[in-house]
This record gives sequence, structure tokens and C-alpha cells, in this order.
Amino acid sequence: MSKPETVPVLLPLALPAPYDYLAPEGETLRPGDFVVVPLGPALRLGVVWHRSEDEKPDVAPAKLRRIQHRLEDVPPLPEISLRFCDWVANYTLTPPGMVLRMMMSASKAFEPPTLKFGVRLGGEPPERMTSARARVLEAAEGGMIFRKSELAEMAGVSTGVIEGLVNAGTLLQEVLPDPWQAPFDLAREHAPLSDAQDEAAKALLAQTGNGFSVSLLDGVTGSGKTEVYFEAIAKTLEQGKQALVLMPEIALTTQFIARCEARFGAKPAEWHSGMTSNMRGRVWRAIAQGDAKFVVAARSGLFLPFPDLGLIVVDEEHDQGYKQEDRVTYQARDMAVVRGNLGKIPVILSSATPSIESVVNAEAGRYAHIRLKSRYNAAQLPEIEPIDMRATPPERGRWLSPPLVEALAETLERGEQSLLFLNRRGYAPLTLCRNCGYRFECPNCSAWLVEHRFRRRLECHHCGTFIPIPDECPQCGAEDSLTPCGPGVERIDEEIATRFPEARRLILSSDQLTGIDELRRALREIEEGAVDIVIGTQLVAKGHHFPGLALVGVIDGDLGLAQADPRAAERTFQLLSQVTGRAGRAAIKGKGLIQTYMPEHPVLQALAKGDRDAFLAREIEARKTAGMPPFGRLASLLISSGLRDRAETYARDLARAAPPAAKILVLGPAEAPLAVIRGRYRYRLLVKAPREADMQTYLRLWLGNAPKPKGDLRLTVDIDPYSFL
DNA sequence: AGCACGCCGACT
DNA sequence: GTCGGCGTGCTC
Repeated sequence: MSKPETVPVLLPLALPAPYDYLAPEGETLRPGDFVVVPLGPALRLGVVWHRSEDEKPDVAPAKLRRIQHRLEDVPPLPEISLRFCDWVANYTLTPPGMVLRMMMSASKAFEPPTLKFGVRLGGEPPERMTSARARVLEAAEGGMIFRKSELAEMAGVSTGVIEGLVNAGTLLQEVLPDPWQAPFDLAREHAPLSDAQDEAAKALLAQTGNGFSVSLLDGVTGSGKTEVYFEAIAKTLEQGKQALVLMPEIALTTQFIARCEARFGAKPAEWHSGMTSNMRGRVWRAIAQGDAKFVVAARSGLFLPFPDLGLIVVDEEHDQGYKQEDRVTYQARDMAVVRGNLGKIPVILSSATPSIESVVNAEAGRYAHIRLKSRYNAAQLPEIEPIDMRATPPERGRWLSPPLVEALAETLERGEQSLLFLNRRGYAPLTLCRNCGYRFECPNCSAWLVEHRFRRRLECHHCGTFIPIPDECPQCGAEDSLTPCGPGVERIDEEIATRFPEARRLILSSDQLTGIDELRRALREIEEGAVDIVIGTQLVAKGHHFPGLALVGVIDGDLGLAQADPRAAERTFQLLSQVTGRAGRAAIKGKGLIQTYMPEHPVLQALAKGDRDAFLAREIEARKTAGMPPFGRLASLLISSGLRDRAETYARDLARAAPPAAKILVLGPAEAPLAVIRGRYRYRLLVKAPREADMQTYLRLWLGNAPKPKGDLRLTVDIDPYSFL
């Protein structure tokens, strides 16, 4: 032992590798331990990393500084998390520290935990009894623990009364248990599975239990996929292991949490960005300690420190929301499969409209394909019909075609609910001057300003800039000459208001519903049947059930098809099937009407005929021929700068520095479809490679020798890009 | 991610 | 002459 022991420590910063430190005197540290280390002038929190055999510290010994101390009351990061971090960093070409940062994104978890206290009936009755006190005692009957505010509200008294009873010794203060501390009742009685569900559950359980496997649980909306994977969750919890369910939109999961509670007798822990930092800290710790066994999370939940994860479910696996595009860009569905592989545990991908990638993997035998072809409870799939807008156009200045209006009228007549879907926020996507042709464009982006009549302004959907709606044209000065062009949800709402003044309407869009609570309230109103016609954006397509919905009308079925995007057809098919799939449940036969100018398009044909498989086969064939994912690999390099020339020149220099490779194609640079965002000019390079090529090694070699972006130049690498804007 | 160093313009 | 703008580079 001549040399002092050096320990690699990874810091949650954009550094290329872990730094080496001297171990603290007389203490042995292990990989995963959280440690405080000096870095430059400051102290920082990092994680003791692992070093492979062949690596050795190559930093000058004189530079080595000593680890200050280890965090003793934080559980160490599990070994799998370290390997997962390295894997993701390597795959996405991100510094490992940035992945670690995601893993540590609960700063409160590293501070001494604050205990929450509640009160419980237990001591002697108070000497002086009042009516308020009596009400509290009555409400607290049974010995349950309540939060002070909760009990006060139940008894209809102020919290002062509660405090008084605490001081009198009647109410005892006790640590409030977190929801995940309630035990699960796995044998709890629940609605029996249908034969099809039972068969699927058996097939699924056959996959789970012996190490890593991926199952694609593929069933039409309303077929009861959730109950099927609940069986796998029950099995996991029975084994005492942790189960993770990923959801694309956590704001919409109230229903899901309630179903979990109904099935297992206790609530799962939740994890998403909308939680308070205190709550995030508590959940993080509970997971790290292995106390939280069942976690429902947004995509970032994949990076939580599970010491004993036994199952990952990716719900609505096709959803684009799983692709994170800012900071570290990753596809959570794909990374879930990686995490499952590292942990040797089963992964379930669930969807009514699975992604092409997953279907191809299932067909190739890499994933088990478990299908549920019919709806649960004899409910029928909605009948879907395209409406040819060339044959039955709407009247001037209107957006609903006669057949859709008629269907709405009939549905309204029957007292049933309708949903109109338009994936466009605001009132109108473009405003122009009738007199001189001036169009309102964002000063910072290459995009039109969208009129939001509700908020009385013109907004840019890319940078958030807005101006009040002007009275006159800024170019020619003409008054009353400004004309909104095209519809957004607000304009559809206006049309419904004139056509069906008696109907109760609700716009389900992030503009109208700010915050989770408002959204949840709106969803409840719809569920309870307090709304006749819902007009909604994307939000309505994400896994929420509307039990009374009979008719779904899609205002612009072609909207997603216009873009020159290799995934446009897939995405449109998924979105439209999900939206129209909201129609019709147990008692009601649903109907879906899609307004389109190209009813003969394969996407619309497939929807109308309910022939998903034919569409998938066709789409898969097209991808195969073009060498597109999953048959080939893509990476996108986005170059941006405040100066157009600088961005373009750098993009060209970068392209020129690309090492020649037999089968790897570098396309571009080309101006990005959204050429300017927030005043930054954007150019794009696309790298296309065969499936067997090592894209990461190629990119590292290339970027290692290429000129580095200087000044305000930014270069972002996106492996497996989903957005081409 | 911080923070210091260093090189250019506009002030007492 | 100095103050301070931020672009560049370093932190084990």
C-alpha cells in the first residue's frame, strides 16, 4: 500500500468523466456512495463511481484532493443505476454527469428529511369540553391519523381547536405515514378477468419471472390491458420487489391511481415534475430505501434509484411524450428496455396503437406479442368514417361539414356526449390583412402568430412572445382589415356555440386549463356528464376514459400528414385511432367521423376499415425499403446561432469534417424546417446508418476531430430523432 | 454548472 | 489610467 487510495467520483455536471479523489482517512467507500467533494472553490455532492479493470487514474497525484465526507443517511445509488447511467450517457452521447443529474433530481432527498406530523385520538378527554371540541372528537373517532388541516375541515372548526386539543393531551401528535407505507392487498377481490384477458394475463405471467423479457401488450382501446398487467404487478409485489409504471402524461393519471387503489387496496407512490420538491425528496428516499414498492411515474421515473426493481410497465408505449428532447435527449420506452435488460427483469410495453419499432421487434421474435382483440364487456369498437371535405364542404367561414353537424345534432338529441378533436390551440393559426396581405409573424421565430381570442392576443407557440390583438394593420394602417385564417379549438367552440346554443361546451386545452387541478376538475365534469360537447387538443388523446362519449369528430384529419416527417403517417394513425377510440364504451356504440381532403390516403383507409395490421405492414415495408428506423439508424445534429452565417458556416465545416464511412450517410446541412426559434438560426445534419453500424462510435470520432462550437454556436446531438423541425 | 482569468470598450 | 462587459477554459 504505497500509493494512497484514489476513488473516482462522478459529479452531476457536464464533465466528460468522473474525477479522482483521495479517500477520506480510515474510511472505505463503495461505488454508489454519495460524497461531498471539493471542486475548485466549492463543495459539491457527487457519487463514488466504479472503475473498470483497465482504467487507471491518469491525473497528476499533486492535483488530487480529499473527499470531505460520505452522506451517511442517504442510501447509496444501486450498482445497476451506475451501469444504467453509463449506458445512457454512452448511447445518447451526453456527459455521464448529466445523466447522474437526472438521477439526483430531488435535492431535498439529500437534506435531513423533514417529518410530517399528524394527530390521532388517544389521550384523556379534555377537562373543558366545547361543542367544537366535541365535533373534532367525533370526526377523529376510530384512531386514524389525520393531518391537522384535514381534521379541522372534517369537523368544521379552525386549526386552533385542534391545537387546543393537542395541548390538552387529547390528540396525540404522531408521524404521518406516507401513502406508500400502506400495505397492498394483493388478494383483494376485483372484477374477474374476461376469458381473453385471462389468457393474455397467463401469457404475460409466463414471460415474467425468469429474468429479462419484453412483452408487447397490444390491445384495442377498452380491451382491458390495464387489468392484464395488474396481474404482473401483483406477482412482482408478491415477490417483494418494486414495480414501476411509466405514463406519458402524469397530469391525467388520477383515474389510473384510483384504479390501482381499487385493485391493490393502497395508492402507489407518484413521481412527476409537478410535485413539490419536498414530496420529490420523500418519494426519492422511499424508493432508494426500498420502501416504496409500487411507483407510477412520468418518463424521468426511469432514473429513480430502485434497489430491487422487478418490473417495468410502459403504458401507451407509442406516445411521443416518451421522447425527451431537452437537456439529455432519450427515448424513455427504449431506455426502459435497456434498464430491464440490465436488471434482468421483465418489461411490458402496453398500447392500443403500438409503435412501428415495437411491432417489428415483436414480429422478429425479440418481444413476446400478446394481443387483446376485442373490447371488454361486449363493448363494441366505434365505427369510423372519413368525411370527404371536397364532397361535403363546410359553409364559408365554418369548419364543420354538414355530415358532422348532423351527427352532432343527433347525438345531442339523444342526450349523449360528443368530442371534437383539433390539435391546434387558440382561435386561428394565422392572421392577415385583407387590404395589403400583411401576415403576422413572430419577430424571433419563423412561425405565424396564433390568435388567442380568449386571452386577446397574438402568440408565438415556439417562443411565447405575444402582442395584444391590434385594431389596424401595422403595414398599411387599414382598420378592421385583419382576418383570422383557419381554425383553432377556440374557433370551433365559437361555431358550436352558434350552431347549438343550448349545448354545454368545454374546451380541453392547456390554454383554458392552467394547472393540474383545473384540468382534473374539467375531466371530472366530463365524466359526470356535465358537458355535452368537448372540444379538445392532444390532451384528450392521452389515455383518459370518457364513459359517456358517443361521438368523436376529428376536425382536421390531415393536419399531421402534411409534414415531411418519416413518422408522420405512423403518428397520425396513432393519434386518430386513440382519439376516435375514446368513443363508445359499455352501453353506447360509438362513432368516429374524420374530416379529410384525402379520404383515399392509406392512414384514413386503415382507420375506416379498422385494418390496423394492413397499415402497419405497409408502413413497415416502406421503412424497410427506405432504410429508416427500426431498419436503419438515424442521428440528427442541430446547429444554432444568433447569426445565420455563423450557423451555416459551422454546419458546413462540421459536415466537411465527417469521416468517410462506407455505409454511413451524412445529409445536409439544410436549414431546419423551423429555421429560426427564439432568434436563433437553425441548421440540421442528418446521419443515416444501417442497423448494424455503430452510430455512437462514428459520431464520437467525428465530433472529436471536428471544430468545436465556439461563441454562441450550439450543437445538439439527437440519437433516434423523432422531431425533424 | 460555477468561477476566475483575460482581453476589449467607456468612464472618473 | 481603471471598471466591467462576457467569451474561454478549468475544476480531480
